[in-house]
Amino acid sequence: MHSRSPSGRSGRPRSAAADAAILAATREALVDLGWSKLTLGDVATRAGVAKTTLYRRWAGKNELVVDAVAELFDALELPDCGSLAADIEGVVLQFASILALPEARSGLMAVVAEATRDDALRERIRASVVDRQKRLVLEGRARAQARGELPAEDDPESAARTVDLIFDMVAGAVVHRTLVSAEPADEEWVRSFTRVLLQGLGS
Amino acid sequence: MHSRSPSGRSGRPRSAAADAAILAATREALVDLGWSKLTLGDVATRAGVAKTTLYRRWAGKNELVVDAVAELFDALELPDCGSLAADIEGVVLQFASILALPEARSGLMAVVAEATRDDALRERIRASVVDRQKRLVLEGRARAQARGELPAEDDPESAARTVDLIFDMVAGAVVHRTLVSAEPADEEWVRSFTRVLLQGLGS
DNA sequence: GGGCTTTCGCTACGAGTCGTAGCGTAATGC
DNA sequence: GCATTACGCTACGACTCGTAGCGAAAGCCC
Repeated sequence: MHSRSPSGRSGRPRSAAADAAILAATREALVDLGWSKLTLGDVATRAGVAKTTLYRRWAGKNELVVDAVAELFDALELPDCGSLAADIEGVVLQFASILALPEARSGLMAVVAEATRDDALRERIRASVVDRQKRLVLEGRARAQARGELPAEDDPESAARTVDLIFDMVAGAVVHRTLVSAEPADEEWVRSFTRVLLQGLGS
Repeated sequence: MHSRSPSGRSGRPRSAAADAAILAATREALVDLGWSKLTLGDVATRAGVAKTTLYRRWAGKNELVVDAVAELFDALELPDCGSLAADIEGVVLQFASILALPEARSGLMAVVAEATRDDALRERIRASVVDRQKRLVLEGRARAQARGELPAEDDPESAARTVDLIFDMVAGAVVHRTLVSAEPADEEWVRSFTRVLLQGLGS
C-alpha cells in the first residue's frame, strides 16, 4: 500500500534470535517448574532478554506457551509404511513420543484448560497445533481410500464428520492414555488401539 | 485403638455444612472466574467462611477443585437400555452433559494439567474421578459379555488391558471432542462414535 | 553521514495474591 | 468445669503481575 518493504515498517527489526531463545527458554522453564510456577520474569532471565520484551511480543503466559509447545509438533509427519494400519501406528507413536516430553505434558493441557474460557486462545491452539494434526488424518484417509483400504464417501459433509470423529478418537485416546491414565502409549498399546479403530471404520 | 469416637479425636467437630458450602462456592467461582482467576480468598468469601478455614482443610487450589469437580460425577450411572449400544450411548451422553457444564470444563483439564507434575494430585484425581468412570466400563462390559454381545476373555491380564483401552478411547474421545474441538457431543455424534467402537470390539 | 523509526534493556511502581501466624471465641467429649 | 479442637478475624512479608518511563541501539532511506 504505502511501503515496498515486505514487513511494511521501517526501524529496528525484531530480533529473530530472541524469539527462538524465548521459546526455548519457555520449554526449559516448563520442564523445570511446570505450568503453574512458570513466571514470565523467569523466562525472560533464562532467555537473556528483558521482561518488557516478552510483553511486547506476547499478550501473556497463555499465548507464549502455545507458541512454545506448538513447535514441538513440527516434527509430526505421515509415514508411508505400505498399509494403513502401519501408517496409523507410526503416526500415533510419533504423537505419543511428543506427549511423553515433560514440556508438552505440562504445557498442553494447561493451555487447553485456559482455552475453555478464551475463544481467541482456542483459535490460536486450533491453528498452530490441532490443524497440523488433523491434516495428517486427512492425508492418511485419502491415501487409504486410494489404496482401497477404506470405503470412499460421496457426501462431503458426511466425510467431514467422519474425519472429525476419527481425529477426536485418535488424539483423545492417546492424550487420555498419556496424561490421565498416566501410562505410556507404547507399541503394544498402539497396536491394540489401531486394531480396534480400523475394524470399527471398515464398514 | 485409643478412642471410641468414630473420628478418633475429641473437641469441636468440623462443620459438614461448611464443606458443602465451600465446594459449592468453588464451582460457582469456576463458572464466574475460571481456573486461573479463581482465588481461595474469593471462594472463602462466597462460602461465608474464613480463608484460614479453607487452608485447614485443603492443601491448596488443586486439591480443592478436584473435590469440587468430583462431586459432579456422582450422577453418573450405567443405564440398562437392553442393548450394549444403547447402554454405551446413554452413559456417553451423561458424561458429555457433565463436560458441558462450565465448572467442569474450566476445572477438570486444569487439575489434570497440574497432575502431570504432582503424583499425589494425580492419585487423588484417579480415586475420586477416574475410577468412578472406569467402574462403569467394567460393569457394562460384564453385562454385555453375559448377554453374548461381546466376546469373553480368558486371560484376566489381557482383559484388564482391554478395559483400559476401552476406557481411554471412550473418555478420551468425549473429552477431546468437547474441550479441544469445542463441539458438542450430541446424539448424532455419540451414535457414530458408538458404532465405530462396537464394531471395533466385535472381533 | 544524518535523520527517522522502532526495538531493546533497565528500573521502578501500585495492585493483587499467597500462605501463615497470632489471638480470642465457639462447640464438643469426658 | 476442663481439655481439645475448630472457627473467624486481622495482619504480615514475600512474591508475581503488567505497565510506564527513560536512554541507547539497530536498522531503513535520503
